[in-house]
Amino acid sequence: MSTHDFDLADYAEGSEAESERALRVLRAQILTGSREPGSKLVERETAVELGISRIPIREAIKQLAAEGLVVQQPRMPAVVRQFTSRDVAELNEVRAVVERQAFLLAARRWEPEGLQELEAVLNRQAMAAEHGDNVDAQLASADFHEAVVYLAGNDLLMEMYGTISSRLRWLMTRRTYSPDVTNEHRKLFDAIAARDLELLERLATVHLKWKPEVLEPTEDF
Amino acid sequence: MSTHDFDLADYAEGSEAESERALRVLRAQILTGSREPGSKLVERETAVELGISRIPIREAIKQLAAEGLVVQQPRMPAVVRQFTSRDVAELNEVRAVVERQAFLLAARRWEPEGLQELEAVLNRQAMAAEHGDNVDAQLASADFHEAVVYLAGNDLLMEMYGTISSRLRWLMTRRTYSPDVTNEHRKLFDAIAARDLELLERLATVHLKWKPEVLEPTEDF
DNA sequence: GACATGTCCAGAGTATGCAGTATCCGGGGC
DNA sequence: GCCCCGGATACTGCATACTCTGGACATGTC
Repeated sequence: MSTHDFDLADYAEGSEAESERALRVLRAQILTGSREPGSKLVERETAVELGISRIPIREAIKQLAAEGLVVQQPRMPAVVRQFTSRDVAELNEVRAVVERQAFLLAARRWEPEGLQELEAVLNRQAMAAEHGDNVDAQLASADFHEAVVYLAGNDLLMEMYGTISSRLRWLMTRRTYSPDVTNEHRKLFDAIAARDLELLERLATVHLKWKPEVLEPTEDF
Repeated sequence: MSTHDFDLADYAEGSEAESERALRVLRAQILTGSREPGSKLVERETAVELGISRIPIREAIKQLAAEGLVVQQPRMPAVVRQFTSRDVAELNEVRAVVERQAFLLAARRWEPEGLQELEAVLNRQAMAAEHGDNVDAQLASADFHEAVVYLAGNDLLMEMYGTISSRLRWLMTRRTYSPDVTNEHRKLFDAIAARDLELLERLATVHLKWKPEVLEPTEDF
């Protein structure tokens, strides 16, 4: 498995189903912002745009809703999601819980090949950061976290991470890349490789910046 | 919101869409075991059974797949999932991580009405246990855990819990109810009510029986 | 001018038909 | 007797046509 591939749920690599293609296209459009938050996603229109029928579009939209990228109401067109500050806070909280555990499990369970993959991702991130390539660095950074979850060796945990992964990437691509991240990832990697759980716990807590804060309601983000 | 209702994703209570009904029926059949693990779920047949067309059935099956109750392969009929011992181990691990955090957050954030709801669920569980009603006790026990997650006040956490909730219930209904559970839940409730985080942490660790164990591969469960 | 009611329309929900693909089974060659 | 291959079968994936609902707008009424 290639952990650095974003598409978590691709089974067939050769011939791609129409619904899969629709999903990829729409997700990319939302993540890059070419479909703006709040804009409607009308089945018929989208079907015409992509040159296929409504059924695959329906499936894709359903999946996007599951990923939290669009919101669906009965008998109404799906709407590209507006994230509120509360949404972001909730996302960070959940993310911290899942990833923190992933770090610890990864340190216990890693096997050589997986660790190598992780290191490769880390190097890719470092390279991108050196070249000042904000977008690629952010992508590689997200890949790093995803690779850690993969390394934790729990498929269900990975599956759950997949459901928030899109949202995390949506957030990340809207932030500037901080060079500190590279260093922190390097330290985290070393701690995982050394299976040093105490150190890792401290590092992870800092890196995930987690504290149980008050969740304020709903400003638009 | 009624946290003790199983159906996490019901928006319309009055008129129910066909796909919703199909989902409810099929899920119930799987959870009760009247559809056996390994048995096929053929779109056409199921459509005839429920007296509707294939499209709503498709949607329902997709949702069941998302809940982990059936497995889908492209161009093949969906199959009611066989859980392996590894699946169960993974489920317990993830569940422990999520719920542990939920307990702590619930203790920090509960508000009177939510706490009352939780107590009501607890009482319902105690009643069922006293009457020796295994099934109802298990249901109420699952409701208790779900109510705690709800009390944690993080919608995203609740959403993620929802994705494993069906699987947990599948497991629970296949176990005999241990009377200890009632007592442990009572203690957990008291600790939440008292916002005693240290005590709660100890209790939760015991109750969720979590230790990072080796995940062995794949025996049928 | 505010509110009720009727009409129209946009768009999701559903039904059905068709095409393509994976599996199964039987026959022929080795 | 075993393996390979081809056809039949079973089923999903996709397309198209139809139905139903909720909302907007206009018209009428108080």
